[in-house]
Amino acid sequence: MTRPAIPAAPLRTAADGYRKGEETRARILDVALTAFGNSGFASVTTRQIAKEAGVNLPALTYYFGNKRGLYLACAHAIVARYREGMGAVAEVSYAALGDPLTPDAARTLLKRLFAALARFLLAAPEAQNPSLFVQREIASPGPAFEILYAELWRPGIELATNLIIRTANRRLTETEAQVRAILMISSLTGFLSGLPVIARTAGKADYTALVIAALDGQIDALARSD
Amino acid sequence: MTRPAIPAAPLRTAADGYRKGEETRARILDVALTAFGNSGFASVTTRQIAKEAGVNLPALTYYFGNKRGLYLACAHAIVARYREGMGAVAEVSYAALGDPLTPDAARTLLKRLFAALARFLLAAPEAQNPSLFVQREIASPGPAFEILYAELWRPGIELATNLIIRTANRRLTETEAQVRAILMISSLTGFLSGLPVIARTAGKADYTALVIAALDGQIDALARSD
DNA sequence: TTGAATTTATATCAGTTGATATATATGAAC
DNA sequence: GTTCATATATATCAACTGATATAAATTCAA
Repeated sequence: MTRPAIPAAPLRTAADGYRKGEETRARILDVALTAFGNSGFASVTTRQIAKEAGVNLPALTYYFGNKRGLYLACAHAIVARYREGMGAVAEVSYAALGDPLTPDAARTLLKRLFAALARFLLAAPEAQNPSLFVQREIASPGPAFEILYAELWRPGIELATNLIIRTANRRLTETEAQVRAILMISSLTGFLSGLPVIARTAGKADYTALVIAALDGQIDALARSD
Repeated sequence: MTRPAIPAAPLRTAADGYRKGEETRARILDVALTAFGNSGFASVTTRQIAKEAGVNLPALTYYFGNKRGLYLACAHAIVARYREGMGAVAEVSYAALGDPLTPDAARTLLKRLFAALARFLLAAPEAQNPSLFVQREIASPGPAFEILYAELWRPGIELATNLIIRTANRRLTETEAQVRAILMISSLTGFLSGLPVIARTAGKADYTALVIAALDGQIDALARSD
C-alpha cells in the first residue's frame, strides 16, 4: 500500500512540491486531448497516448487512474478552457438578461457572444479542436457526457436562446428560439469539423472574419419580421 | 478453395437465385449502419453487430469480407440513400445552374434544396441518422472518407455554394459563399446530433417545420445587401 | 546526507477483438 | 434424388487492449 489508487498529484499546485510530475501529467493530458478529440474514446489506445507523450504505460494509471479517468480529465480541461476563453463575454450577457433589454441591445450582445465563440474556436490549433470532443460526446454520449452537457452545452444553448428571444421583435416561442440557437452553434462546430477538409482544396483564407460576418447576417435576420 | 474471399452475393439481385442470403445481408447492413453511425468504427465490435443481427460471427466475413468491408458497404448504402432522397431535388438545381438565374429564382431553389434536406434528414428514425455517419467520417477521416467526401460532401457543398452565389445580389466571393454553404449544412447536421439531447428536456415538437423556417430566414438574409 | 514520498520503468496478466479453418445445413438445377 | 453452389454454425487462433504487481530511480525536505 505504498501508492494510492489515484495519487494526490492533482491536488498539488505546480509551485510547491514535485514539479516534474506536474509537467508529465500536463503532457499526457495534452496528448490525450488531441487524440481523444480527433478520434474518440475507443479509437485511441492508452499505449498510443503513452508513446506520444513520451511516458510508459503505467504512468497513465498513476496520474489518471484509468483510461476513463484520463478521458474525464480531458473533459474537465475542455470546460476550463471554455470558461477561460468565453467566461467574461458570457457573463456580460448573463448580467444583461436580468434587466429588460431592447432588441437592439440584445442583438449586439448576441453578435459579441458568437463573434467571441468563433474567435475562440477558430483560434485553437486545428489539430486540437475542443468542439470536436464535445460534439462527439453530445452526438453519442460517452463517459464525459454529463459534464459537457451540464457545464457547456445546456448553459450555452440557454444563453443563446434567451438572447435570441429578446433579439427578435416578433414573438418567438422558447422552442423556436432554441432551434435557432442550436442551429447557429452547430453551424460553428460543424464548420470546424469540416475545416481541415476545406483547406484541402481552398487555400487558408481568414475564415474567422468570414464566419463572423455570416453569423452577424443571421443575427440581423432574426429581428426582421417576415 | 470452396468459398471465395468475398462471395458473389452482391452481384446477384434479390429476384434470382438464393433469396435468403440477400435478406441476411440486408439485415446485417442495417444493424451495422445504425451501430457505426451512432458510435463510430472502432467503438463497434463485429460480435455486437452479429448478435444484434441474429447471425454468427463468420457471417460478416462471408458477406462483407471483413469489418472494414462492412463499414464501406455502409458508406455506399448511405450514398445510395441520399441519392434516393435528394437526387431529384438536387438535379433540378444542377440543371438550373446551366442557364442564367435571377436571385429570386436561385433563392427559391435554395430554399427547396434545404427544405428537402431537412425533411430527408429529420424523417429518418432518430437512431439511424445517416448524417452522423458522414459527419464523423468528415471530422476524422476513416476508411470511408474518400467515398463520402467525393460522393456527398463535396458535390453537396458545391451545389449550395453556387446557388448561394446566385442568390446574393451583392457580389460574393467563392470562399464567402462556400463558408455560408458549410455553415448552413453544418447547422442541419449538428442539429440532428443534438436532437436526442434536446428531446431530453423539451418535448417532441415538429422540429422539421421550425428548422425549415429558420433556414428560410437565413436564405432570405443572403439577398439583403447590408 | 539521509530518508520518505514521488515518479518512472519492467514484465506480465486476463479479457477482448478481428479473423479463419472447418464442418454442417440449405436451396436450386438437372 | 444427386449434385453443386450457397448459406450457417462450431471452435479456435494470434494480436492487441487495459490494467497491475513489482521494482528501480528520482526528487525534495530535514
